[in-house]
Amino acid sequence: MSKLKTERKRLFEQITRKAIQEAVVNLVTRTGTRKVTMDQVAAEAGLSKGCLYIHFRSKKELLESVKTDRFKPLGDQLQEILNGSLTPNQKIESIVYRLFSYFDENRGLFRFLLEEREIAQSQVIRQKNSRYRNFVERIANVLDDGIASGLFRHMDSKKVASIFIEAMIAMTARRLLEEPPGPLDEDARLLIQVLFRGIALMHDLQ
Amino acid sequence: MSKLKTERKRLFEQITRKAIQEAVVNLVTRTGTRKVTMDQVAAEAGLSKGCLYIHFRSKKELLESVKTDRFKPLGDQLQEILNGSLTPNQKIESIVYRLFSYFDENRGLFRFLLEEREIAQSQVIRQKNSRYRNFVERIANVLDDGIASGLFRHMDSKKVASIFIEAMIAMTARRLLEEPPGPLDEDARLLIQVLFRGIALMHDLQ
Amino acid sequence: MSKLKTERKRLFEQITRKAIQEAVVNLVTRTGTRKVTMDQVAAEAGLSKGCLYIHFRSKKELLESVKTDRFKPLGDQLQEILNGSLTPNQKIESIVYRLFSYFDENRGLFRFLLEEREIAQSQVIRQKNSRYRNFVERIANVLDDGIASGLFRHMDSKKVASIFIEAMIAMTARRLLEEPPGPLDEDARLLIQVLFRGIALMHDLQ
Amino acid sequence: MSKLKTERKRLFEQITRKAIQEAVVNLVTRTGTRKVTMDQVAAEAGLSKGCLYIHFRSKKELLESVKTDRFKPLGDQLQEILNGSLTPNQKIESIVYRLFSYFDENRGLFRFLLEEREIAQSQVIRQKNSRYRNFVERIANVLDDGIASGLFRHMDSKKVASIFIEAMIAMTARRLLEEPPGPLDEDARLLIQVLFRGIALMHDLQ
DNA sequence: AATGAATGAGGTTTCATTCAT
DNA sequence: CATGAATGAAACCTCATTCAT
Repeated sequence: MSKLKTERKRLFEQITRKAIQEAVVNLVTRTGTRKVTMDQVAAEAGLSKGCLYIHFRSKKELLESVKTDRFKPLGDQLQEILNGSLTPNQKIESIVYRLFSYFDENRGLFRFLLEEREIAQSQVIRQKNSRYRNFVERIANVLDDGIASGLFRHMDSKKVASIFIEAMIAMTARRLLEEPPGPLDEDARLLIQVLFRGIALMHDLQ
Repeated sequence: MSKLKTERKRLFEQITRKAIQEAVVNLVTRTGTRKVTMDQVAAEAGLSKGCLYIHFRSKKELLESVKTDRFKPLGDQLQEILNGSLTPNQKIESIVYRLFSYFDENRGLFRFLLEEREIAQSQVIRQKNSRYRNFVERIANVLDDGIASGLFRHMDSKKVASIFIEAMIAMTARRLLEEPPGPLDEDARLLIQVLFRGIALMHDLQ
Repeated sequence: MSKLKTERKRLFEQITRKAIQEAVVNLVTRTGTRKVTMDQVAAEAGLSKGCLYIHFRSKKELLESVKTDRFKPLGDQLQEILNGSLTPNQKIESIVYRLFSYFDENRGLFRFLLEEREIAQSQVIRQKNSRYRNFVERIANVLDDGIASGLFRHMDSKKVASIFIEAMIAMTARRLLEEPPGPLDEDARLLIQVLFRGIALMHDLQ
Repeated sequence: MSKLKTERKRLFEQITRKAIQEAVVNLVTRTGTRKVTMDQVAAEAGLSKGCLYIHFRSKKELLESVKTDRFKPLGDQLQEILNGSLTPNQKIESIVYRLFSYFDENRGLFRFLLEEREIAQSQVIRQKNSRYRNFVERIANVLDDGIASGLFRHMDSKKVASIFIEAMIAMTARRLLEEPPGPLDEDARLLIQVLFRGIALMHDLQ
């Protein structure tokens, strides 16, 4: 009995949390990260300002929670791919498809990704920004595997990982400017081709 | 006489403007675009707050002017390359070298580049952000030239231009995390290789 | 039957009230009157916030009730002394002992006493603060008795009553800074000596 | 020239600071420490809220500055007495006179004194409250001198110092309840008599 | 042209109190 | 009777901008 009640309450709590996070995502989608104020979040969520502070200790924590919670599914999916038994180039391919389709379905989250990335550059808070750095690291590992197994050329894997990730983001950004986004398949294939084979027709360039 | 006086005044004006812009760049370098206040700019420039508003109509205009003025040299250099008579792949190469060396010498400006880029994504202000879009356009033209002359494969040139630009930025970001930045030559060559030839060793992948 | 039920209910009510008041006292002891919030009271009492408002109309009423209820035993004891048949100086002595030992056993309440006293000074709420004023009045009466019976010198009894009371409080404050408080006897005797005989050795001072 | 200008500016600064502090004192006098909000201070001072923060970093600093600045004259005068060449009992007497006349002229500050005192009791912030503790210490020294020179009885000088100080405050509080305060001379003499000779007529009490 | 105190709108956060369950 | 999420008034503080000197 008591357990049931507690369970229901927890559910309610989760619903409101989600609603608030949803409001944040909507606002960011419409107006960018910069202009998100607690007033606006409250209005968007149809709640009072004070209520936000019941569910989140501060604005910072709220924004952080949005990123953490909303990127988790994507993170998990990518992790699954990375942990899987595909070949390195299959892994790279899968990641591109996965990422594109995720942001097709979660357009609002893309802004946060850019945010993440910018902060990633800061000398000071570099430490904390583990999500982005972590991802770079993991991609680099895949590249290293590929190099070891003779699939990829020798190269500084971390730098190429960065290139790869930013290339994906660039493509996603372009996709989201189109309404609706163009065929996922085409864009994914384009990116993969460029990444694996480059843009040059003849390969005696250098 | 009067002309001379006017001339001198204009010179003074220019000096103060530069000093203020310099202050902004220093601050952004240290703390990021987000946290720059007019108070801080005034303090950094050794001027009063009111004085800033004599030389710039608003904070927004000031920041805009910093971007416009400080990126102009780079823009001009890139333009020169683009207008020149090099082959498309030589142009791409030159641009990479030029960009890397520019930010090696103007570290503080990199933050602004990231800023630019983020705004670029915004649906609302897309119109105004001509600088970034313009650059994409011009790179796309080069790629089209390359495709026409049989150097590059057929592809959506705008999308690849985006990929290229973001790849450069990614590399620059990594370079600036190192202190001092690694050898320019090496990084440039890496990026160019990846761009032109891809990362795969065997090209029968797809 | 119905009576019994009502009786039991009243008992429950009393228990909860006490628990809430207890929580307030604990909090005030730890952090001072200023920072007590209804949230904290609820948490400390192991109850919900809403529940507090079933038992007390408002925060103000709650705090007031704590003072009223918790100081009542002391008030009664002092009253008993005052109404008793001791000589005026014995009464004064007894009061000192009583007060010291009360706060030794109820350290948490001392903060409230200070609170009371401060409010006592306020021109606006002077009316309401009958507890403190009442006490001054009663002590003054004892002094007047002492004067009438030739035990004490002629003096403005109300002013001296104030002096006496504040001197007791000062001593209590000092006692509570020590952990554990020094010997009650010693401190009480010191205060009484100063009060009755003054600090001077020779009495031809003035 | 420039010096003159700077001088004038500093003067202006001082005037505004004083005005703000004055506003605080007025508010505290009228409504107590509790209800002082920055809004009210601004209104009372006839300034905007933002302006307060030009002159004081925070509310806490403002209140602290009021205490520090406004009690300094009194502190200096008492210090002068304490450092002087009077006998211990003359020092005690002078202090009483000085304190009474100070608060007769600065009624508004008395509330702050009570504030100080309350905080003084807190176990946690005891360290910081140097003003009150310091005063106790200095009075204790005078008492020790008096004991050494055979003027005063042997006693715990710190405890008696506390008693003495609180007795003075009690008397001041009573004085300020009267409008206008009764004759200073009379009250001072009363306190001194009680302190030096006690209230008892016959001294064979204990 | 330069100053910097002053402004005021707007931001984040707190907390006593209410009310549907 | 008990709960605790929700409310909303108000508190503290920031900062782009103005203006008298």
